[in-house]
Amino acid sequence: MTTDRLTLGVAARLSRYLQVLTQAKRMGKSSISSQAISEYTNVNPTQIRRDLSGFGKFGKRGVGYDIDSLIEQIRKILRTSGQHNIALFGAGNLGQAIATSGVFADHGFRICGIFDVDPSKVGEPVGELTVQHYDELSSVAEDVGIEVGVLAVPRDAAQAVADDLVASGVKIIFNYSDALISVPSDVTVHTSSPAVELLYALYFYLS
Amino acid sequence: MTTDRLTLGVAARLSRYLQVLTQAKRMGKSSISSQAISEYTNVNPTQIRRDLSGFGKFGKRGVGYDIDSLIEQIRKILRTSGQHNIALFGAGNLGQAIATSGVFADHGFRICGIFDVDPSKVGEPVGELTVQHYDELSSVAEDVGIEVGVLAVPRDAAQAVADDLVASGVKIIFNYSDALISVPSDVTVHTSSPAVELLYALYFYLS
DNA sequence: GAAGCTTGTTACTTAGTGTCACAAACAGGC
DNA sequence: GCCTGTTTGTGACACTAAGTAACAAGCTTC
Repeated sequence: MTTDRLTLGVAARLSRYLQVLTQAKRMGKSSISSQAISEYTNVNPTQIRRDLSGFGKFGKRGVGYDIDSLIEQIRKILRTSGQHNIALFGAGNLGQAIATSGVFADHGFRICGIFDVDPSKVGEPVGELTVQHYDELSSVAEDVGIEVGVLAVPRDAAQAVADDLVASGVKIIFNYSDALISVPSDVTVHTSSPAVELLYALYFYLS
Repeated sequence: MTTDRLTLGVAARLSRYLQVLTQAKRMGKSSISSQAISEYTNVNPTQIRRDLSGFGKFGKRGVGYDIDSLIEQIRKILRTSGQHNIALFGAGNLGQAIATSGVFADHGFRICGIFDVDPSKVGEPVGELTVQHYDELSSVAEDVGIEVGVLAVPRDAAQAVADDLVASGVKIIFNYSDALISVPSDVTVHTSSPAVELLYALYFYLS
């Protein structure tokens, strides 16, 4: 309950709750019960309450959990409160979709730069940002500090960008391409793979 | 080993292996060891071998696993071989990125239609497809059969599309919006939430 | 003040995971 | 042809996490 690391399972479930809570907040709800969270996450209500009660008494009996305060509490537990700078690579369709969607902003991530090598894209506005040339990465990295690099580039360019990010001290890379990226062991690569997630869902719900 | 359902954990890991195998194949590799898979998935090599050996002897001792045949075997285990029709909703940046990326095609998913309500988008080509008006959904659903609906629409439109998909008999919905979607209990909604996945990664690798 | 929820918490059972260990099989070098 | 090194396949076992049931405490509403 102090500096102990959460287990993988607990952290995964807390993240899941966070997702539902954020969505529920967006839909205008202010309070939610463990039963309701259970319906959206497929996690046992008792399990949810136990996960949460291990860190404090966040709920009100007979009412449920206040969404705003629970979001804040979970983010404290996950030690991810505050703002985190992320850099986005690739200003194609995917990059633009990410930059303008707000999915990251809702969770405390600030896109501090969007980079591309295509001269026709550099200088163009995307959301509230302007596309910068990839060569400016190192100076931006020094100025503001980048915690996460998001790769929305073609497969063939992904490893090179990852290498540069590693050289700049970035420890977390979120890979939207289908490249298999090699990094030192102290760097984490998370690859988005919606098709595989679909296969997983298919197995359970069509068999 | 016959009709028993896999446990959640096993199915999740198999999907994860599939992801890495597909990536490795793309990178030109033809064979891979459990040790190598372990490095990309953070799953114990012994665990990987046990997961696989439960269904047959797929590897060659001293060599590793043949990537092509292992991909096929895992897809058989997950019972997701063959083609699956998916319908894509929303022809904005995200929809176009999905339609042109090939991430779904690589895993046996065929995009059988891309729909939008914006008259300026209907009729426009996106990848190998042409954007159809949303009103044509029901006829397409009857003609070809849709197994999965992918929502790349704004939050406010997501629930309505989901309702129509449910009415058309679709059982799996992949939601890229941040809407909280309600469906009957026999329908599965999988919501993409990259920001939450990032928070999860942040917890483990920056704390 | 009473009825009905919902949380917080305990105890117990069940199932999955990590780990060590080792034999069997394959490739490559000599 | 044989030896060396590598990698799979598999057993045993401890450990941890997750599912389940049950119930008291506390809040809201009528």
